[in-house]
Amino acid sequence: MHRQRRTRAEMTERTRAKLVAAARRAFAQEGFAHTSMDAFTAEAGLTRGALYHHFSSKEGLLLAVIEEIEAEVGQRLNAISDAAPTPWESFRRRCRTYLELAREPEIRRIILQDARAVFGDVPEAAQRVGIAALEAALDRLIEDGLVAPLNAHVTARMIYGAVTEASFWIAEPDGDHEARLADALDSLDRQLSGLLAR
Amino acid sequence: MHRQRRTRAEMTERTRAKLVAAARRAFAQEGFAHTSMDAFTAEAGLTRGALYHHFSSKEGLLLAVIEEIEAEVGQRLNAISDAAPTPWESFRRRCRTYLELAREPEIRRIILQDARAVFGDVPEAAQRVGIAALEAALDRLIEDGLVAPLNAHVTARMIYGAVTEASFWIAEPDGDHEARLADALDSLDRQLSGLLAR
DNA sequence: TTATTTACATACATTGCGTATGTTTTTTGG
DNA sequence: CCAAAAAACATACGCAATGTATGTAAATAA
Repeated sequence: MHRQRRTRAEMTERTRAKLVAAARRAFAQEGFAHTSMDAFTAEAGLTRGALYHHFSSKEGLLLAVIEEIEAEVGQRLNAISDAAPTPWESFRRRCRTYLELAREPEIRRIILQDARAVFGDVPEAAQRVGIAALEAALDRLIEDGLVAPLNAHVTARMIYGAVTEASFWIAEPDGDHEARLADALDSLDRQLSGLLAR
Repeated sequence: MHRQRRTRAEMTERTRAKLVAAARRAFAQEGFAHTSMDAFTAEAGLTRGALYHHFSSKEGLLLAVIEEIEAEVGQRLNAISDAAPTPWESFRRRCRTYLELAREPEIRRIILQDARAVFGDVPEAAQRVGIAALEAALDRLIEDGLVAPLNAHVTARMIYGAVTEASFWIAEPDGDHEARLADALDSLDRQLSGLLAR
């Protein structure tokens, strides 16, 4: 009895995961608005019936995809910033890494472009882990006196916004991506330096 | 003959303007994706036939709306920065004014949210007058030695991104908008100060 | 072993975009 | 001054896509 329930729950979870994975690929390639739910459910060997059984709507599915990606991004950011020697370096590397992450087409398209389009503001459920961690890092720097007091939340979001915008410029198809990344990192350093207590 | 032609051209321009105005209101209120072209053309006393005669598609119409708004924003920004006493103050006030402009729901929804959603990157046609002017101002500051050399374009875009993101936070329905604006302006000043040559 | 719930598939209704086709009014050309 | 052409719309149609309602088979519970 227990074995069967587990088997069934496993299968259910598998189909859910398949749907999210298929949606993730489709959203990244076609964009949320131009993705047909029939198309990618068929690609996953299912139908829209399965989709609407697991998710409330197309937007609900997008939210699930966002949460999955955000979780991965959070892990990668934490790994980088944990390895930094000082709090300031940790903070700085986190910002720089976010800029590099935002170069990945999947993240740009789904997180930076479509997520905002659909949900307007940062979707609460995803908690925007990148911003939250950045804010925490800033708060620590303020406590340590390295950064003069300011509103860490809005500062974190502004850095996030700056990095996002830069990533769109870096990824423009006709540009020299590496040179642009270097210029953006340079400018980012300058802006961050303004936060340091003098 | 000439009088008649002018009359006809005038009428044509009037209907075009009516369509853009109706679309602008609808996009600002409902958002681009949820706006029905039937709905707001009827509201303007016309049909979709008129719309497709003047514009290539729903996206083409959005582009026209964007251009109209951008032109207005450009005027307002220039008026502010032209009145500043020094080049640095001109630059600074332009950034601050953009932050205040971005608080207007119409600009946030159409320019910052839907435009990016539909066109991905900054639409070329609109030229993103705000960024271009900011870049020019930065270039002048670099020439004058007030700002150490850096890539003015990406810096302008990062400031734009930071301000955009801050505006979404400021406008969140449950917050104290004035206090948040003050915090954002404070943080903006700190970040900009990092650009100053030391 | 039967009843009920779960996990889907199938069928359907609706909406909304884009296009093709009129129709009326100007404009142009002889 | 009059026919021909073109512009400025409206009307009608096809098609795609979302969401919902219904059906069905398998698993769980009683």
